Amino acid sequence: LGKTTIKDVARESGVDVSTVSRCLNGGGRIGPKTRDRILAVAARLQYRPNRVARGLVTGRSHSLGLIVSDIRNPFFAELARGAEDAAYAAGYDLILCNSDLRHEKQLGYLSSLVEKAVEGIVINYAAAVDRKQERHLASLGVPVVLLNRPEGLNKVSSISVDNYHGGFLAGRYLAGLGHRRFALLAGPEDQSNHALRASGFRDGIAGADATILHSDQTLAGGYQNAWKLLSARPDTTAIFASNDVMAFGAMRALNEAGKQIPRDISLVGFDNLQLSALTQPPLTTIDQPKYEIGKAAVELCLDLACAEMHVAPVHRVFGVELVERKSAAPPASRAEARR
Amino acid sequence: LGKTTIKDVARESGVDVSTVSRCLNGGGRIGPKTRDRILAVAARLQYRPNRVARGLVTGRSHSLGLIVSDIRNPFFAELARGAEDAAYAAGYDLILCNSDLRHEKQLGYLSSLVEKAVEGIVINYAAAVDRKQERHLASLGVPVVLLNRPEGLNKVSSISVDNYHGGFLAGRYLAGLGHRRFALLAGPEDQSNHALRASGFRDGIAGADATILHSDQTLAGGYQNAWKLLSARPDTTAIFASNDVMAFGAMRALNEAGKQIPRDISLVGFDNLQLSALTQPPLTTIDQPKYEIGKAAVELCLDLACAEMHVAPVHRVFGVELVERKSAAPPASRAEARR
DNA sequence: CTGAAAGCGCTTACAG
DNA sequence: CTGAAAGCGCTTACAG
Repeated sequence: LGKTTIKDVARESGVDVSTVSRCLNGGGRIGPKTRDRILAVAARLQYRPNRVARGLVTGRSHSLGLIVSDIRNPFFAELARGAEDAAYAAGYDLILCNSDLRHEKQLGYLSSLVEKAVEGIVINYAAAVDRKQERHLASLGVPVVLLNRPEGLNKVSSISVDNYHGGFLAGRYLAGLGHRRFALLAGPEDQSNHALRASGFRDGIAGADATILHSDQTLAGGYQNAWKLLSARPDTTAIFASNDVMAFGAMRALNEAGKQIPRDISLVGFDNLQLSALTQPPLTTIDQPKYEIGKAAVELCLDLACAEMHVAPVHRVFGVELVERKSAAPPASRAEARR
Repeated sequence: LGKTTIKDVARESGVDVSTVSRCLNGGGRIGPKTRDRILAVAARLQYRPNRVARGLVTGRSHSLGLIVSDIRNPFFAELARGAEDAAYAAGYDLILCNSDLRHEKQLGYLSSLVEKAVEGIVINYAAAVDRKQERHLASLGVPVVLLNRPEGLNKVSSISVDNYHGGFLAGRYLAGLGHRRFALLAGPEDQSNHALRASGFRDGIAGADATILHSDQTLAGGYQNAWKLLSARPDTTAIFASNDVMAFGAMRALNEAGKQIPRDISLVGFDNLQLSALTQPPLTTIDQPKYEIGKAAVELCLDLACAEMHVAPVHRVFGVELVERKSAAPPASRAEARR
């Protein structure tokens, strides 16, 4: 059951394969009757061009890679959709990879993707990108766009949001509400997006006391750390989770512990997932344009792929904003004082 | 900046490309010093085999396609993760496609994927699969596994859940609570999974009155239909949404309309997403094994790809179960009667 | 153990 | 307008 190839079409139409190729690709003049014959045969034989063979000669695979930590995090699902839409619009396929933020797994995907001859890779890098890693990325031979801003580096492009400012907004908001004893559910220690949010947050609360707890950037991570926090620092009145999914985990733990949000403890997240408006209570959080990030990242990737090699890397930073809902309020002490 | 190819390695090591190939692929005996030389050169030149060229000759692309309606639906994100994990374990790449359940878009992806020579396709088909469509899928030349069960067809494989039974459980549960006036947020009219859930539900409520409303299987779809329902059938006391995301949309609408769940109206979903436990109130829903479905689907795909063509299609149906949380309760009338 | 040849399915100058 | 050739980067019998 061999698939029908260009050879079959050529044989059946009594012309050379090069003629078939030209005919099907619209390049070059073809006699009208020759064309009709070829087209008819191709249709009859249900000919489908093999794009990988084509790619081998044209040097273009028309595929892109996307490496995220875990597509189950709705943040990455939104982002992936933006990425796929942009790829689709440009006639590209998107290969989805889940790194779990594990370095070796990420490395494996990276080389697998270049061996598959993708024309670009967008990646949420598993760690802070240092000089050595940047060199590695730059040496891959395909454009890479980072989803986290590589601080102080200049070989590789990025699309990111103003993580620092988002963290700052969250901190200032909670401090403004009157909180003084904070906790920071900070995600993975070495992930730059989270690190920046943490640093913004600390500046936002202007040096007030903050317990910082690291974990996976998952619901389970937030859940476990919230429990830890409850026993280690029961006097905490406000939590900033550096993504919404961790905030969801914290909500669950707080709920199970019989704590009411925001009466007993305030909670602010980061991402503004669709579902964040539907939790109990609706989550106050920092909005970032997830879909647009994904879309912009593949568009940039494609630009870079077309551009001559060694154009200067470009960095684009999207804005963020605080979305106030119901999960944060003044601390009980102050609320009482008001009465 | 041409990438280094097997030719470069051959030239630099003073051997033929076929020797390099054999050396790198482990096939055939190679003189130890020849091997070392080749390996050293390959490393020095940072040689990376071009897998698409390799695939062209071996006839194996080591990639798979996954077509879902929208990865932003957490159901598909979970499923996709199961699929990607299985693909990764087998050394395959996964190409992600979002069809939005639109027929033409789906068709486009389908042919694009076979032209890319994927070795298998798992797809949540946009509509009920009729004979003609089944024939089309079977003629693609690569194994296809459907994520919805093709009723009464026998050319193509499927991994699905017992949708009918899930709908039935939901209906019987709500009817058992004492409800008599139901609404069904039924999703797309021609999607077989949803149709089966609806049919099970109707049997579960044993012919009681049920308003049925179709929409996209999205949060927005559920939201809009819940509003419609509120004005068209304000006497409804129980809603079954045939997926959780639509249930979330309904929750939002109900909330905005000042209706309390479950006091004023009961709600049951289908999927049991991670977030369904965190909504206000936590959602009673039908659990289905999302990750496992995705995993099983690609494993089946891979089996089918290895097996000789024209093995009989296989159908596997996972079980479902009702997860009771807080979004459904007896209707007000009965609750009052109890006092 | 190693090389030369043929070929995977296609495209692209180059002639004619 | 069309064909013959060379080649994309690799693999795989087949000789030797």
